[in-house]
Amino acid sequence: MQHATNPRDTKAEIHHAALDLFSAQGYEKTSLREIAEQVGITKASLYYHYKSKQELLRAIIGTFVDDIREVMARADGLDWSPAAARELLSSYLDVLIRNRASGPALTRDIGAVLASIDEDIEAIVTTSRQFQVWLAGPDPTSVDRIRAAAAIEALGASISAELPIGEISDAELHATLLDAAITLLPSKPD
Amino acid sequence: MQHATNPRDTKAEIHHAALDLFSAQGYEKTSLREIAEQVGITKASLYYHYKSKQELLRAIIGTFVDDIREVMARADGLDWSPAAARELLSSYLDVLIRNRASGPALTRDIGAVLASIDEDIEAIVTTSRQFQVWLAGPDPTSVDRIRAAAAIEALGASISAELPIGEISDAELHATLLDAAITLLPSKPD
DNA sequence: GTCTATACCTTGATAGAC
DNA sequence: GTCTATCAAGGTATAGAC
Repeated sequence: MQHATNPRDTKAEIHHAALDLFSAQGYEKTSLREIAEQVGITKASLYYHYKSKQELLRAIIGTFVDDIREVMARADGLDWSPAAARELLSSYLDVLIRNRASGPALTRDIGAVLASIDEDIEAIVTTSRQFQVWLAGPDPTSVDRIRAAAAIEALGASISAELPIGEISDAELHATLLDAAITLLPSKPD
Repeated sequence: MQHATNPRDTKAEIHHAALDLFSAQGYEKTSLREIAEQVGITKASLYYHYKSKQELLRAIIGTFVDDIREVMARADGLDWSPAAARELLSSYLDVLIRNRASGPALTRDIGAVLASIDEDIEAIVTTSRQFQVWLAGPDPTSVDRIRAAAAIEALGASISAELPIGEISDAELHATLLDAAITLLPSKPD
């Protein structure tokens, strides 16, 4: 926290303006000129603070992606059990709901988001696939795999634009979706 | 239908080249110059056949969007029943699976896809929301709404890039996901 | 009716002056 | 840290050749 009459934190202002505009119009449709205008500087000045438009996007969605990765990575080396599966799905859902507001913007711009990840993308896809296989339980059949994929996908309803965001509390959303996902998971004999 | 040794159906060739390139590299990353080059004409010629890059995309994904809309619209005025819900979910899933191969490309470029729909988008969102409400059954609680949203989302696993496309047959995918979605639907007294 | 040449404007990005 | 100037590439528009 800094005092109000500051030398003016331009980098933060850029971040803020970009978040606003990306959310409102999407990544591709927002030009650096617009962002610069809103901050009250010139386009070129942006480049002093961020190396590229993608890096700007990365800064905005960075923690989201990292948080999801962290949760999925926890499956690595962990023994499967119904309780463990529930625990990981719950954490996964936590991250989604925490970012519920910016969800629609995120999904709309997956392309750009993926591009901004770029070097990590192969690792992420691998992690995500392993997470899905882990979820399916030991020695999964292809039906098990599909059900696990469906369970993860169901959690994604939390950031669906079709759900009235005002009328539904985070807690209710969490409880209902976690329950739904668990139902989908292949049932294994203990 | 025209005979094979044709004056060369440029429009179709453009469509074909665009489909190839969009699928391989995505919409934004494919330039009109690339497409023109592959067809063997100049950029400007594209504009004789398609008014804009977006119209080109629209031509490619057109039937997919229309098919989904048509299924969702069927819910309008239809009385809810478990059988009717199953029927609509099944049709919805049919469309997804039919486009399974291009699914990853589609999701990656949602932004562009949405933009290409543009004028219709408000109507589509409305239709989609009504479909979701209908699915939730008569007098739905918010939990019912969430479960319906999760059911639709679960069907989306059919176009997930994380599922090994070779090892799983369309039929198996259909049966498993339809079953999963139905499980998620709120259970209503008959 | 089909295509090309050419030019226009916006965008993301860089270099260098202050 | 910020600006001006400039760039290449992209989507778009049109005038005109055949």
